[in-house]
Amino acid sequence: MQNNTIGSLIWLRLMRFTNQSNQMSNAFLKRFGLTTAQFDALMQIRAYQPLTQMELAEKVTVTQGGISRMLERLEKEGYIVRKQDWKTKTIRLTERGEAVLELAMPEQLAFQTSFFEEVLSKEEQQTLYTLMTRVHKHSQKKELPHE
Amino acid sequence: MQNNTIGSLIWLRLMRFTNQSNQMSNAFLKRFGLTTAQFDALMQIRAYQPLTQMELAEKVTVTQGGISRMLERLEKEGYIVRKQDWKTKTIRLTERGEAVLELAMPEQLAFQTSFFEEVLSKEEQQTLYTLMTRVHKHSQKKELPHE
DNA sequence: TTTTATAACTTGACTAGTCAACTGATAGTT
DNA sequence: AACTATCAGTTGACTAGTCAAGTTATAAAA
Repeated sequence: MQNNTIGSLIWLRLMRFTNQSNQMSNAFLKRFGLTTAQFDALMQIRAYQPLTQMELAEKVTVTQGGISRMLERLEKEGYIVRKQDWKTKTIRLTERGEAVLELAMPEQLAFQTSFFEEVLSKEEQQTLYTLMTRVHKHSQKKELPHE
Repeated sequence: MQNNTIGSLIWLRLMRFTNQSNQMSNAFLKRFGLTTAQFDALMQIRAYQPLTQMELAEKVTVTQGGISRMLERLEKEGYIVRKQDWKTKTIRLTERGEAVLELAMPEQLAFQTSFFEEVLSKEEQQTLYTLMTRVHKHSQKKELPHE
């Protein structure tokens, strides 16, 4: 019984790294009163607003129930508003949401970036990005075709 | 306010990919009655047994409290035993734990491997592994020196 | 040999998510 | 108009983790 194909080694590294850096990022964002997941969601909203809950759920890979709860919290904090609009609810950042991003974004991006910049050359980062993009895109195709 | 350094793009890909493939893996492992985290823990125990809870917690990147709860579940399922041994508890797989791994391991490893093997050449996988290893090792150094 | 310290583990209170059943809004049919 | 279908979102019950205060086992000092 052998336990280390190259693929499984990559898998482990990825899981360990994301798990750990996610925790570090949560600690880092604490001073803005945000979690990594919330920061991520706010960024997506900023980029794609107005959008529906379904669309956001898809982008940040959580379930419909999960996004409902997450947005409830963000709304309570005053970072976003949801408004019933035809059959769906459309989500937008509030002033307050934009303000917190304005503050947190440069710092958080620098933080994220530092994980890679400090050890990889520009070309290596590009390579890593390309490889991961292929892997990620492929994994999405693996999902049971959802109809 | 720009939002896409190469580092932050890599970060996003990693988060999305691990999040999604983790969920797929949970679905995959369901027929063995295991979660991805449990499989991971059992593999580490298999490789390093006997070991203490502290050591295992470190390996699978969860807190001490988390490992305590996790092992409680695994023990209840009969996959492991903990026995007070001097000041620490040492963990070992039971027959049943070995049996479930014997069954799940080849399948799960093949599953993990498939994410990479199906889109990357051997050399590309090697490159990805090398880059991620450097990134991961670096991130561990970033942690506040824990004393 | 009681007291004090400390390392390893547990536990109560909490958080953020999952799943699947349910509710509300709109549209199409009779 | 009333009935049915369907899609978007919510919610109850649950899970797996976090954090920090509390236990327990051993060692060291008084």
